[in-house]
Amino acid sequence: MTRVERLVGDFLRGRDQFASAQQIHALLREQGERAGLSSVYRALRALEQAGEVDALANEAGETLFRRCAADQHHHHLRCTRCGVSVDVAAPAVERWAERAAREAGFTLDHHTVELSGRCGKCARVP
Amino acid sequence: MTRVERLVGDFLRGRDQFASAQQIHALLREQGERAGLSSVYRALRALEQAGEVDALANEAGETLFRRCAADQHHHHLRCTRCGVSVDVAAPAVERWAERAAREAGFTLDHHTVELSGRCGKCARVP
DNA sequence: TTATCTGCAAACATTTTGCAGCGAG
DNA sequence: CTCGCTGCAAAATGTTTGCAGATAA
Repeated sequence: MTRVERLVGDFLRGRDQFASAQQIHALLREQGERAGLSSVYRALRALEQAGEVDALANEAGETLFRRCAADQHHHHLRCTRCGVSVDVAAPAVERWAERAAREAGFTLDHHTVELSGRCGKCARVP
Repeated sequence: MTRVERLVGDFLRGRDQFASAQQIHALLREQGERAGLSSVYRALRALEQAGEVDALANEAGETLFRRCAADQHHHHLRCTRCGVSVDVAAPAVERWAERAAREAGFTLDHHTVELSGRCGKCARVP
């Protein structure tokens, strides 16, 4: 494990929000760490492959990263205002996905379920 | 409705696969139509806003477009090999999403559910 | 020393925008 | 004539890659 990987890993360990590679890079710099943007990208790719962080795609097409507590498969519910996110398990949805695919004659490889809205704190803020 | 919007709309009407803006542009050119890439992008954005086409994001971060038959809300099951896609309605999933959000103290704005795998025809091809 | 990691700059891919010319009304 | 549509080229954005120097084993 390389220095920047450790840096990025530690940084994400103290967060419950998704962040883009560029955000992570900027925040690391702000707190005085030295790390190049490319190394941050490289680290994130490595951590993702190692299953250490979860990645998901923004509406804008950026990739967002977050360290996830759970080992097992799960989905995310993300606040569009403050970025906080919680993990949601959904065995029922997994089963539904399998069945829907089979009924259409497909074999299922992959599925994404992402929920977004306002968390309790951000509910009434414009 | 502009010329290129009509062009793109008609093109998508004769398809059941998602296609990227660049693909659509290339295919229109191939069949002798004259249309600039930027106009295709502009047309797709307009058609999406008008609810005429559905957009979804690729793993690679491109945006894919497709004309959808159904007016109501639905999700997609897409073959990763041939690109064919079918619409799946899932009232149960909608209800689950609402409930999961409420239980976490969120109000749900938006959700995505995308399934991908192999269709019957592509099942056994490498 | 030798192999790996790092960071810069340049390359890339996709999408958006500025602007001059064209065409429909 | 006027206004909006069009398409080119340039810009913007997010990400990846090549490479020389730094770093660690």
